[in-house]
Amino acid sequence: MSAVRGRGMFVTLRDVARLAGVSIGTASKALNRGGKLSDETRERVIACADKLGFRPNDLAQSLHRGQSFTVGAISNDSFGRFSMPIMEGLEECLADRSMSVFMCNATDDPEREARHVESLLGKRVDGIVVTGRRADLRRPLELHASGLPVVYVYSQTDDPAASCLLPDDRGGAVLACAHLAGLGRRRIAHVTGPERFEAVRLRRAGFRAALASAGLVADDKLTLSGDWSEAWGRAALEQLFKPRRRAPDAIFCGNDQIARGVIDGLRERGITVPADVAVVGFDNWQIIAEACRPPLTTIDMNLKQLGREAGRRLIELIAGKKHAGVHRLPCSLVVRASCGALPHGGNS
Amino acid sequence: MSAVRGRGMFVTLRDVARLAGVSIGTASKALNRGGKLSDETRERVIACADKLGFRPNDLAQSLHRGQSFTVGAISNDSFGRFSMPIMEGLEECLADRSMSVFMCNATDDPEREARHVESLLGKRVDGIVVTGRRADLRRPLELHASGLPVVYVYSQTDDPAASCLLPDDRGGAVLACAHLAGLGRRRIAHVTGPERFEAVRLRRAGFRAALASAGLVADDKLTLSGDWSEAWGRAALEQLFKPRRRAPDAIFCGNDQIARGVIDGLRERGITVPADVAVVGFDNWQIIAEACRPPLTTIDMNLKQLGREAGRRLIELIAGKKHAGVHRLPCSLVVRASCGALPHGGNS
DNA sequence: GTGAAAGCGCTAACAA
DNA sequence: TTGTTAGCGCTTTCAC
Repeated sequence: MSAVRGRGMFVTLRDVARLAGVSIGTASKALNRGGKLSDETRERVIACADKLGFRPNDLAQSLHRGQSFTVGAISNDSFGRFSMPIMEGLEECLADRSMSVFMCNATDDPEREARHVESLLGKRVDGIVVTGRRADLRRPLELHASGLPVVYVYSQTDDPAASCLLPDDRGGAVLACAHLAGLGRRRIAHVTGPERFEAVRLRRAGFRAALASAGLVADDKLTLSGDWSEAWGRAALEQLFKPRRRAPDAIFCGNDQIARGVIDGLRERGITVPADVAVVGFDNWQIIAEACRPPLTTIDMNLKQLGREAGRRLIELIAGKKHAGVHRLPCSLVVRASCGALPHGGNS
Repeated sequence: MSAVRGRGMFVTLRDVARLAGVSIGTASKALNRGGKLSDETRERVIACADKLGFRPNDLAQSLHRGQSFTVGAISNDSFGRFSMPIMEGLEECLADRSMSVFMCNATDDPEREARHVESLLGKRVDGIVVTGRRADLRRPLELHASGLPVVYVYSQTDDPAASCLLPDDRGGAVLACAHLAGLGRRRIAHVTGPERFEAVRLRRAGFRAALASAGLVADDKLTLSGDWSEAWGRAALEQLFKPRRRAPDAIFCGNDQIARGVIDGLRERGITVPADVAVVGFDNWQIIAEACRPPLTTIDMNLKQLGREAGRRLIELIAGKKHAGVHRLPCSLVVRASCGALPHGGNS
């Protein structure tokens, strides 16, 4: 009765069996819809279980089965802007298989991450998903040769045997720039984040490729690296709109914050978006993209989808199917007003 | 050996005991630093455990103890801006007691929430934390009379027996407005969110109280309700700065997004912040507050602290100590540049 | 169709 | 000081 110990507060299978006047084994069979049993007994047991509010103890089940139907998810961005949609997708996918996820926040602290891994190992999770972008490749999880399946999503490790899932940054950039070129923009600039991010390099590669396919040249003076901030977006304009230089008619930004800075800066210079200059962002960070004036056309990395796919892959690994290597999932273009194309359909 | 089943992949206590040449009970004692045992045996067992990479099975431990050392955390804002810091604090507090937290995202869907509760109940969590602000009081969790301890944080229920933890919205508003009044502002406006939020009503009450203590009158024409957006912040200026009306010299905003809209709008009208008008926000949403020009002075709800306190309270409840009712924790003022006061110290 | 019993991995009470 | 054993709540095999 005491609240101190969970023990005794919960109805056990034994209680149900006793009330129904059957053996504990029979009660189990009845509730698991298995084995041979008279309908009458089965129903009686089920009725008793309902009456008592019986709920099987997952701990005991897991102990018996040697499988916990639980996976761990380790995030390194404090479940921020990027991890959260991934987690949502992951949870959704796993919930369908009635698995649950233990979320842990490591905030890029290796020691904290290690502690979480230990704890997950102790909980006998069936697998682990690691998320959280870093500029560089991360070291693989230290699993003490437990052979536990791991999927890295929005995160990449140098272990070639690992399974990594990433958005197709290059493809996303191509999408953005092809959109601009298709709208007739000929002089497209690229204002992006720090060089050390692989995403920056990939997006720039996409930018160049798209320009090339459109028969345009990527002027190196129009490709600027800075940090991921609005302030940088505004600052970059000074170099882009120098007095005696041909100004760009479109700017593809490395993320939405930069794009917002760019749009604000353009407005303050009396340059009209999208009439004079079209702007595309990257991330589809709703709170930012929709606050832009005009609302920002941008690239969505489909992170939720990425999370769902990570779940699917983890399930496969748990089931014994091996696969390794880096996989990239397509991004998509979300059209708002900053390029002048009319939004088709329901992007709010 | 197969990866399909966890069973067999992990080292058990039996394996350790066998290798060390002791009984399984002895091995347990050795590893739990308990009971009477020769140092020699203890060390030998520990050495063997290390060698084999033994890690006790928490499932088995929990089953035995009737306590899982795990709590559930249910968020209703998809672990967004508000839940995440709370979760961080909670996790931190519980990790100190080597408890872990099962995070679930219910996204304000009662059915989904119910499923999560069922699942947590099945996992025999020792308690549950519910988070996620709503405009109105939420119904209490349906726990089937399990007597499981629950703490509502940044969330409030109508059950008077429940333990609820909230930021002191009213006090936060007082802090903000006293700051403005202390800086010599005499005509302070309030641009805030939808009436239906209790937080809006409380913050307005604080606004009025602070003005009254400063000997100022809260002009009803200067108190405007809208939505939580930047657009509303800009729009509100039209009413605040009507041609033949005395303009405010300070604006206390209901959240940081509104404040950002206000600051942008003021700049576009040629009104200087903070020289002409001082602005204070609410939330200390860093990405927004720091992107303002000038950076936004705002109220921090100390959500991480709130989460930590929720953890503490949950622990108490689990230990059998009863407490109920609504508790509010103080907010604090984060000084940046939007009020003209010099930032003292390290708010980046 | 139903009951008895072993066992998942661990802890703790009791024997030796 | 160490070993033996019962049992946490459940599933499953094997008798009856």
